[in-house]
Amino acid sequence: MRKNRAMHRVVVLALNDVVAFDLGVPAQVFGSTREASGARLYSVTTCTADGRPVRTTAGFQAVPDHGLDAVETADTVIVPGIHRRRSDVYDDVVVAKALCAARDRGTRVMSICTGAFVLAAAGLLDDRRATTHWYHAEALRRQYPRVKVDPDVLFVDEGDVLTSAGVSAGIDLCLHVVRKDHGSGIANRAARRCVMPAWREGGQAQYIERPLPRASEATTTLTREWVLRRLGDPLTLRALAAHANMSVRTFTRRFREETGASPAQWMLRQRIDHARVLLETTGLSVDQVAKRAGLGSATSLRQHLHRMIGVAPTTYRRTFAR
DNA sequence: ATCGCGCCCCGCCAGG
DNA sequence: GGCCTGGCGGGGCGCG
Repeated sequence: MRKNRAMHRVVVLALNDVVAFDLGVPAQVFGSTREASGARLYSVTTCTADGRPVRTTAGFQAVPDHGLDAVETADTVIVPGIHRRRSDVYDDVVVAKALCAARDRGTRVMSICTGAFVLAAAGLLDDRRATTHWYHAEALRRQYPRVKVDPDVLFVDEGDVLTSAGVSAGIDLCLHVVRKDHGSGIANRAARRCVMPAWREGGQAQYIERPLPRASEATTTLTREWVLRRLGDPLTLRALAAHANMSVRTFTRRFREETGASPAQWMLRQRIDHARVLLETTGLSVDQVAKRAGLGSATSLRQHLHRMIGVAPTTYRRTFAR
């Protein structure tokens, strides 16, 4: 993977009428990503197509340090969202060429929100799965029929090309990338610095998981916190419902409404993440890790890890151990 | 590798 | 009549 080479160079390509929020996201997330020693793992540079300032959707202008030449030396290029009606350059040929050349060099190409239109215009999404802001999903499908648009997820990882849904889903995608590059421990710490939940699952429906909990009591939040403190214990759905003072049926329903996942799915996900951190940061045997994470046996851990990230526990440990 | 068992998920519906 | 609840049951999945 991308570990232990020179600092990974992230370049944000801001086109005219860039979404101001998206523009700041990569710098915030990748800039918050540190090694245990405190050393930065990514550098983040912002550039524009011609090196000159661009308008943002917030009304102010963004003054870049570079032009398209910055893309040539990038390890990762990120295209933030643009205001589709106003922006005149989202299908600019020069930009498209630069992005394609980058991809062909092995540079990771990502988009946030309507930045997907820029990638699509460059042909980078042809015959690939991709997502964008739910409001623009239909337009993307219509305008670029070869793109397999999935409007119901927070982000799509196609390996060298990654797209994310609207605005805040860009944070989820950036964290996902950090997790892939450096493991869960570092990604979780970066999330914490950003005061973000460590993850919302990429496959999660865009309209679910509102950041604001509803009328404080009738919620599953407290139970989720309770579960996180005892992941190593065997926990049944019945027990969770009891803790929340709800019937199993109502609890299941609420849980899905509030998290987008079923209780067991969510808990499995938490357990895998805990196991990943244990693999990264301790010398515990695979079986001990499985036990502590509540996954039962090494076999079970092996299976899940393989299904979710495609590697065996010891391989994972070798990749990320510090 | 297969199978059986138990737990889970969720549509359905009756009842409040 | 709309809304929420919670029990039921079939189909599904993970685990041993």
